[in-house]
Amino acid sequence: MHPYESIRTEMLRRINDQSWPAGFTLPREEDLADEFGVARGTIRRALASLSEAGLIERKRRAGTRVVDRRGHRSTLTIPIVRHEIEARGGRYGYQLICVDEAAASPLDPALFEGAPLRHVRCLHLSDGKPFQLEDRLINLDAVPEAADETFETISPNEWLVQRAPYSFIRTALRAERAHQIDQDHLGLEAGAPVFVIERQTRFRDAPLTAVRLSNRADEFEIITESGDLL
Amino acid sequence: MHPYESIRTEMLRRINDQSWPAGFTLPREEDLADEFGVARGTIRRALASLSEAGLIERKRRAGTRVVDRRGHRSTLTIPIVRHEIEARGGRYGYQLICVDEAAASPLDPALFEGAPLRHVRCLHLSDGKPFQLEDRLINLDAVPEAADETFETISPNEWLVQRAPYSFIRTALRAERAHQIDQDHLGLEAGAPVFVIERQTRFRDAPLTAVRLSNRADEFEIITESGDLL
DNA sequence: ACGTTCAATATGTCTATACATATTGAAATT
DNA sequence: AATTTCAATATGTATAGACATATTGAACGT
Repeated sequence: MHPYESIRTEMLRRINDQSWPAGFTLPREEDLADEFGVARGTIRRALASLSEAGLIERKRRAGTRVVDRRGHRSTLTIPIVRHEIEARGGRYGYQLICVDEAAASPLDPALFEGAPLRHVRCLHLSDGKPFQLEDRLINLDAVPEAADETFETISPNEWLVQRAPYSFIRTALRAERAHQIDQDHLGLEAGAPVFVIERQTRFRDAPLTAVRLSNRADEFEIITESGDLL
Repeated sequence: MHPYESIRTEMLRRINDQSWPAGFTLPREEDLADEFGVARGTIRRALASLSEAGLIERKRRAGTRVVDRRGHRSTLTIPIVRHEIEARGGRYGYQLICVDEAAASPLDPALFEGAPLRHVRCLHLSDGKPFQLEDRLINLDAVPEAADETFETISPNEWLVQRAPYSFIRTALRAERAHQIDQDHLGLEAGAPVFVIERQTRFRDAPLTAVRLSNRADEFEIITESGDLL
């Protein structure tokens, strides 16, 4: 075990047993370095780790404070559907439903502030059965090549990941009653639950694309594990 | 802009324009340090940032490789309900439903390998209206104080967060059709969708608690934003 | 009272050097 | 052919010193 790990463990102990209660401001890095008998860099290594884990907050000049724990943090990865399906041992299938210029989509075109848009709707299948419905708007100002792409053999999802770097993502997770389009394409009866992922990506403040991914609730879940420190 | 940031930006550019394609092994830190004319520490700072963002993977001796991007990563925080409700400007209310020894819960008691359990069911209200139903199993071997707690005024959620440090969490997110208990306590009709968060926490390999949190789908969503680099 | 200025301060970054150690890939052995 | 051994190697950690800079809180001026 490295010095910074033992130090982090001791700091964790102090946080957990309230020696350092929520809101408490820790000693300066240099003082901690003295106390633990290491260089400042080593203290910083330990603090950085706690900071990433969300247990402390650091601000210049203001110092380091123990966070009032308001929830559980974890990192989640929303996979590209094809990989998700193949990882489960299924055979991936893709089916384009429609491409149009206007916005007959469940998404809000206002996000794009009047930019020219392309709307694509398609279906991802696992072993021939509908798995995920994708409804997407693409900003043609930001990704002009999308105007010439038919999306007949490649999904806009994968097409975009390969092509357009993003700098900002906003993801919303919801449970919804199946819309009419969900019922039609995922083969659900009226009122069935769907797991919806809605995502907007931007690149340098220009909105790139917005997407609504709806999944059969009985076949989809998101799992995240976090077993970090200690 | 700091040197390590400019360097990270340049590295990002190379990844995005495929100069460093997926799977590519980057030059050694020392060579990069030479190329960019900085100390190795500065290169490490830039690489650490890209690594956290999930764009590269680093392994000792093996080197640093560009990740084949299989999805979007983001950090999500699942808040304690009370904070969630208060943040929306609602008045928080708590209501205990039942506490029993056995496991008449929707969770799987097998997770606890025969340890003595306590089952608690309670309701979190926003402005007097049902918001979230909590169904929880607690391992009395790991948290013996739970045997004496009535949970009449404090929710097991908050009680545990204050008391028991955890070292491992597994969270699952699902859309479900409302169970009977969801209908009864959240005031939903049969078949309505609910957003379910299921979580298990452990401390040093001992299972601490498992919980099922169900939310009215029309009032609940999880949002995560990540606008890191660039 | 109210806004402005400014020095003190704790964290952030960078350098340069040394040593530690997990992994790998090849050589040696069974 | 299968297994073990082992040295080379790239990343990981630690140190010590210097400078950068956002923020704070107090002193100042209006």
